[in-house]
Amino acid sequence: MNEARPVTRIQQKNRATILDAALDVFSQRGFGGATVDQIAATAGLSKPNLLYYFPTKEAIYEALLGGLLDTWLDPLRAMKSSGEPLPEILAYVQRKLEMSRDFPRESRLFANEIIQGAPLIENELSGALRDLVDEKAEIINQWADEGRIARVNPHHLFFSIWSLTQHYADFDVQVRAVLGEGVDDPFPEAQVYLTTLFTRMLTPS
Amino acid sequence: MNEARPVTRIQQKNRATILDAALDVFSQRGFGGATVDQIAATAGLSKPNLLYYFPTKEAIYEALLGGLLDTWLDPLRAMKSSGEPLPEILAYVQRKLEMSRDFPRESRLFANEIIQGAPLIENELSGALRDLVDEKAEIINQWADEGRIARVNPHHLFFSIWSLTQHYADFDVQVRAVLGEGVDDPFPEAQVYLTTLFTRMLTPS
DNA sequence: TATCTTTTTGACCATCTGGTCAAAGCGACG
DNA sequence: CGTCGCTTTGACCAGATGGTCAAAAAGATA
Repeated sequence: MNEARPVTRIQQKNRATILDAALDVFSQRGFGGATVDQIAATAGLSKPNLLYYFPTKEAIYEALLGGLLDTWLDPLRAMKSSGEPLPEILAYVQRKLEMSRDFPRESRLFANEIIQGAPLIENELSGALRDLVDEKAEIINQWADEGRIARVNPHHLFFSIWSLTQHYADFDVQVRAVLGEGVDDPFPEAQVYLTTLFTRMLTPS
Repeated sequence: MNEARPVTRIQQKNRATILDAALDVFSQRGFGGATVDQIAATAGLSKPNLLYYFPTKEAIYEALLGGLLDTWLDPLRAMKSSGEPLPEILAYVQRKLEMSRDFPRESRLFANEIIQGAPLIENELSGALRDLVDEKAEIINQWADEGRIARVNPHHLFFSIWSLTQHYADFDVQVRAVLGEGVDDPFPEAQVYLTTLFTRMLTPS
């Protein structure tokens, strides 16, 4: 049964090249707006050659999306109830902001998928994601119970962290347009602002 | 020159129907992923009939997007330096949140356009939008000068208002998945949370 | 070098897509 | 009723799109 099909070096390289090119195209045009030809051209391969590695356009998209949610949630998993509340949360914010800075294409792909109704990952959203968030929301509530942070709605706290950090990747064009030519990197200021915001929001009165 | 072409009632009705259908389709699939046939079917018209009212797919999209940014900025225009700082800002937040609740399709259309690089409205972003934001940022700074609100980076303040409010429209699927079946309307809690957040952020220490 | 497997490609195909056009249908108005 | 302009449509088209296939090219292995 277990056909040990050895993965050649060429396969590894080409699959990676294709996924990278597909990330470029899908994150910029969405699934429906992207064409296999565009992906193939970006990857520097012919279309039949690309389709030798991935059977369909959907397969490429699914390969990209699969695991993306997991990667996206790793920083949240790292938030431990054993740590100091405010630093733990601020560290989560910072990690998320760094992901927006370092992986904006992934963020946009994810945003595109969710805006369009998340047809492919809806199950994961109300499954793994929801479970993890509920678990971490408990921790937030405990910290509030102990008076170590101000009491806030934990779910909306997470929503605010996601939206504020991902905004700098997803709406990059708008951010840069508003800030003008003088600012070539919005992230340092964003980090200061978000640290201030969550510190004020969560410091017990 | 000024050809006084009278607009019939049928024209008015059909144009409105088409734009509404197009908003449905474009906001869910993005420009590239939408087809004229889908829009026509949603509008209950034949494709040639639809193309009798709008010459091209682009024309429909542009008609939708044109003025959308303006509508989007109206609440910000309403923020007056003559009012009380915190209530003015909180009113802006609330108006934006209401727009996310009442016009989620428009929000998603806008988000789609910006994520994909804003090819159609880039000029407006670095023109009208930027000018208005700069003007209102001045007001925020003045209020901070006068000690009536805490000092914050005004541009990032606006970014945070936009991202936090629009999140509830654009990421609606995710919000509902995380909150689960028990919550059928996230907006009341969102309003409480955001009011708290900006109050704590902006109240002078 | 000969053989076998993996990789690449040009030619091709069915379907979809945006868009056109001439003709038919329809409503308002004299 | 008849006419005229607005509205609607079926048939059609050229190009794009996702995908196939047989055969050639290029490695790997012995």
